[in-house]
Parts: sequence; C-alpha cells; structure tokens
Amino acid sequence: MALRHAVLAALLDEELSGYQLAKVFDLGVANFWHARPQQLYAELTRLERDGLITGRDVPQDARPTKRLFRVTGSGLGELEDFTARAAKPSFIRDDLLIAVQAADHVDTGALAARLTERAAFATTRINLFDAMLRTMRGDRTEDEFLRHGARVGPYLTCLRGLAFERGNRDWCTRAVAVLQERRGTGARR
Amino acid sequence: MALRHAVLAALLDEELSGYQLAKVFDLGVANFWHARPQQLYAELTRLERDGLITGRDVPQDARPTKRLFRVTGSGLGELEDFTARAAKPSFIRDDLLIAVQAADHVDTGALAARLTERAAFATTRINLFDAMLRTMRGDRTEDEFLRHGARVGPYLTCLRGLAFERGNRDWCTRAVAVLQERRGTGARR
DNA sequence: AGGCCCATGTAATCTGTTACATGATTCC
DNA sequence: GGAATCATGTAACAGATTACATGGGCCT
Repeated sequence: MALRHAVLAALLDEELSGYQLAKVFDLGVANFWHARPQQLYAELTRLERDGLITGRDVPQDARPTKRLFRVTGSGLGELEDFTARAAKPSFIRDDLLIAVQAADHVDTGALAARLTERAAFATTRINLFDAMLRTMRGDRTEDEFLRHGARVGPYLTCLRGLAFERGNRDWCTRAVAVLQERRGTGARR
Repeated sequence: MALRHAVLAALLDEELSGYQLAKVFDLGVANFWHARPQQLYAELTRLERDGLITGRDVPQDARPTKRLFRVTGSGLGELEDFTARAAKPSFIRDDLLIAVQAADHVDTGALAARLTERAAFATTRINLFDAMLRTMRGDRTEDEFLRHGARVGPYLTCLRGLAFERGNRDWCTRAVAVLQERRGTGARR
C-alpha cells in the first residue's frame, strides 16, 4: 500500500485536485513515485473515505468544478507510521535491461537505437530536474538550502531522481559505444 | 509482458530449473529484473506451453527430479521482436523516497534509521556486483573485456546494477547527513 | 471544424504479492 | 531433533495498466 502514502506525501505541501496530482505523478516528473490518473482518482476516493484527506469543491468559471484535497491529522499520523516501518528494498525494473542482457544473441543495431532513445529521454529529465532544483533553492547554494531551507524533502527526492537519470544516460551511452565498437572489431559470438 | 522476456534472457546463457532461476531472480542478484519463485514457475509453464522454451526432466539421486529449460528458436525470435520494440521509460518506485518526500513533516530520527539501513543494504549489493564483474572479466581489464569478451550483455546489466546501488548508497548517506545537521542547527519548519 | 486542455471517472484485464502446501535429504 | 536446502506448485488478493466514456471551453 505505498501508493496511498505517495499521495499523502504529495499533498503535504500543496492542496491539489486529482487532475493536478495526475500531472505531478504522470506527465510531469514523478520524482518519488509514478502512477496513472485512474489509480490516483481511485486512491483519492479511498483516502477521503478513510478520513486521511479532506476534499472541498472549487467551482470555476469556464472550467469544470474541481475538488481540492489536503491531508488531515490522521493522514499525517498514517505517514508517520509508514516512515517508521522498514522500507522494502527497491529494484530496477526496466525493459531495456532485459534487452541488454540478451545483447549477445540479438540484433545490436535495433538495441543501440533503443539505448540512444533512452539516453535522450534521460537527458530531457535531467534538465527538468535541474530546473526544479534551481527553482526550489532560489539564489542560495545547494548546501545553504539543505542546511537552512524550509521543505528539503522534495529537494532530496529530486536529487535522487536526477542522479538516477544521470546513471541511465551514462550507462546507455556507454552501452551503445560498447555495442558499436564490437560490431567494428570482430568480437567473439 | 516483460517477465516472459526476462526469463528468456536469463535462459540464454545457461539451462536452468525453476528453482535455480528463482535464485537468480529473487535471492541472488536480479540485476536486470526481479520476480518471486511463484511467478517464475507460472511463467515457465506458459513459456513451454507456447513453445518458446523446452524442458527436460533430470532425475537426481538423493534430490527430487528437476526440470531444466532452454530457449527454442521461436523463443529467440520473440526476444528479437522484444528488443526491436520501443522500451517503456523506467521509473524509480521506492518506499524510502516517499518517506523522504515527507521528511519535513515527519520524525526525522526514524527516517534517518531507515536511510542508514538502506545504505548498508546497498553496500552489500555493491560488493556482490563487484565480485560478479570480477568473475566475469577474469584477468582482463574492463575495457579489454567489453571489447573482445564473449557475452557482454550480463556484464553491462551488472554495471547498471552497480551504478544504481552506488547511487542509492551515496544518496542515503547524504540524506542522513542533511537530516542530522538540520536537527542540530535550527532549520525552519 | 478539429484537436487539445480541463476534470473525473468505470470496466476489464494483466501483473505481482502473500500465504500456504508437500515431501525428501543433508547439516548442525 | 530442528533447521535449511532442493524442488514444485495452488489459491486468494492487491496493485497496475489499458481501453473507453463524458462534456464544455479554448485555440487555430
């Protein structure tokens, strides 16, 4: 039941509607969790039913009425409990790794193309995370901000997302280089 | 349907039983995918039914008979298709990130403890990956091996696992340092 | 006129986890 | 005698994805 805590954590800093939440989780960044809109709408309904969040309707002109949610006291308590519990280990789960595992038995041209696409995707996200971090810390240095700033949680998760995507980009470019060099020189098969 | 391709990729280099496969996927390393034994037994059954792998019974004395599987021609074809298809982007999905996202609203003592545990876990895996890489490349240098060695796929996925766990370890230790420094000096809340 | 954005869902399906079951052998 | 290892599963449930539905307003 991690999604429910992810939603709670996302609603700590700002009051959001399901739609806005979906943008944070799906399109935008998802630097600490990832979910589809349908899952989020369902989870918000359950969270409100269980009293961990409360919603209020906000009518808008020229836009459908939206429902903004914020975390209640017992919602915060639930998050406290979650933090105290041991976290499960996290594993990478990535189609590309499967393909690379099979690299020696499969067409490396197509594989290199996939790796290049992924490197580009990672670069886009690196720039996005970079921009978010700059916005969060404003004119302070990173160390300054981490020492004295308000709300370092989102900053820290963003740092992890950045490092992860750098890892993706670097690994992809290296793997492409390896595959291409082996196509040139005769590597054993 | 990535699990089926992960199993195929795992069976490329060696003939394995469900039990042995489970060790690779669950306990051991799972450097390119992760799954529970039950899932694997089920997937092996389906793969054999669909003709992508073939099994043969191997009776043993003083041990139950095991069934070893290897990839068939159409299994290899399936993997080729999989590699050629675009890979979905991969996202981190990690309980700890959720907890850190909520760091500013939650007991940081418990959180720091979780982060320290995770750093230790990551270190264990770093050593494991390191040892695996050394075994794979033998007395050659990494560059030498990647250029001319047979089977670089598993080596490359192992490199990704290593980098990922280094990222985890470094980020965890940094996050702990940040949280502890903020407890000392009065950070805004 | 066609397509995108806001805003919220339902339904069917697929994937993954948890709990449980069985039975022999080897190691401490 | 008890625990761990080998070897294979079933059943129930929770979590995630895919496809589909609705309807007004804005932009080109």
